[in-house]
Amino acid sequence: MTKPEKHTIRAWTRLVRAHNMARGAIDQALKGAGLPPLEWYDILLELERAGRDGLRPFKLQRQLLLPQYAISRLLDRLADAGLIDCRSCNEDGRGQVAILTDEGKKMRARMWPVYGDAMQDAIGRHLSTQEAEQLGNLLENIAER
Amino acid sequence: MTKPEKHTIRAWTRLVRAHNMARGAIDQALKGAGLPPLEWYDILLELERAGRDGLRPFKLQRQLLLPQYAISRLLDRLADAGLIDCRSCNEDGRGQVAILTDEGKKMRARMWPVYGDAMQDAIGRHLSTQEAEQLGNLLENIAER
DNA sequence: GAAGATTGAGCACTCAATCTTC
DNA sequence: GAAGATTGAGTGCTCAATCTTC
Repeated sequence: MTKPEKHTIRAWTRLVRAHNMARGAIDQALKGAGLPPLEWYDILLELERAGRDGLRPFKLQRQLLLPQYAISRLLDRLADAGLIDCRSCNEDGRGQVAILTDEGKKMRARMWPVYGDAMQDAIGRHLSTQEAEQLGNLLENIAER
Repeated sequence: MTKPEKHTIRAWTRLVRAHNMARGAIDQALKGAGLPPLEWYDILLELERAGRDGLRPFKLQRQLLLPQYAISRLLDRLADAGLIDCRSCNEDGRGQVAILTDEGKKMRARMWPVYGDAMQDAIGRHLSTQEAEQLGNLLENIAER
């Protein structure tokens, strides 16, 4: 075993705790405002970026680091809520395409102020601009590919 | 709304991604070795630190940032697996006390090499000692109380 | 009434199996 | 056979209601 050194353990422990606290605060803010959970936001954002052509589920899967079945069930609920449109793909008979509806666009727009507020309160408030930049850089080493 | 600035958004996005990737790798390593999930490790560790006196569930709740019912259900499963002993508390008739069994101690000892290995691979490998220390310090600003 | 803890019911997650198309 | 996607069944999470003791 390659034993992790003290500072690695401390960094990981703090990482978990910081993530839990921020995520918990954001979840609570969204729920308190009667809005959908954060996972929905991520998908809505990706689909908005993709524009009118939409996105294939397996692209979302890679972007969001979720297993295939999770995407499948999430898209189901989003379609039930009328936030996306699911069509079968022309170029590949196996595939689907998810496209954001107008309602989906509106929902993402309604979520952002609440999400952003909570993010600022949980993260931004505690860091200077320089520290936030440093943190982003350090985490990128871990999160890249 | 207090809009979060660019660097805050980037830091939070990377934080989520880094956490997901590391957590996923650790989960997979434990499962691959036929061991219990990471939540169990955290509880076993707290109970080992607490020693022969054990810990009250509501203490665990605050330490691990989990809701009460989650602790209740987790302790149920740990007791079923024979890793902890649940007794009713002498000083407070409402309360319980959870105490680590010898099997629980052994299980934690078996989990650590796998956990530590995966942690080193997911986190430590990507950071110098100094960077890990820096990361821990930055995250502490977010995670403190 | 508040604090510690549990529980039934509903919902979401997870795995493995499956289906269709490539 | 591999890739994209779905689904049934089992398990765990979550909420609100509940119970007991303080």
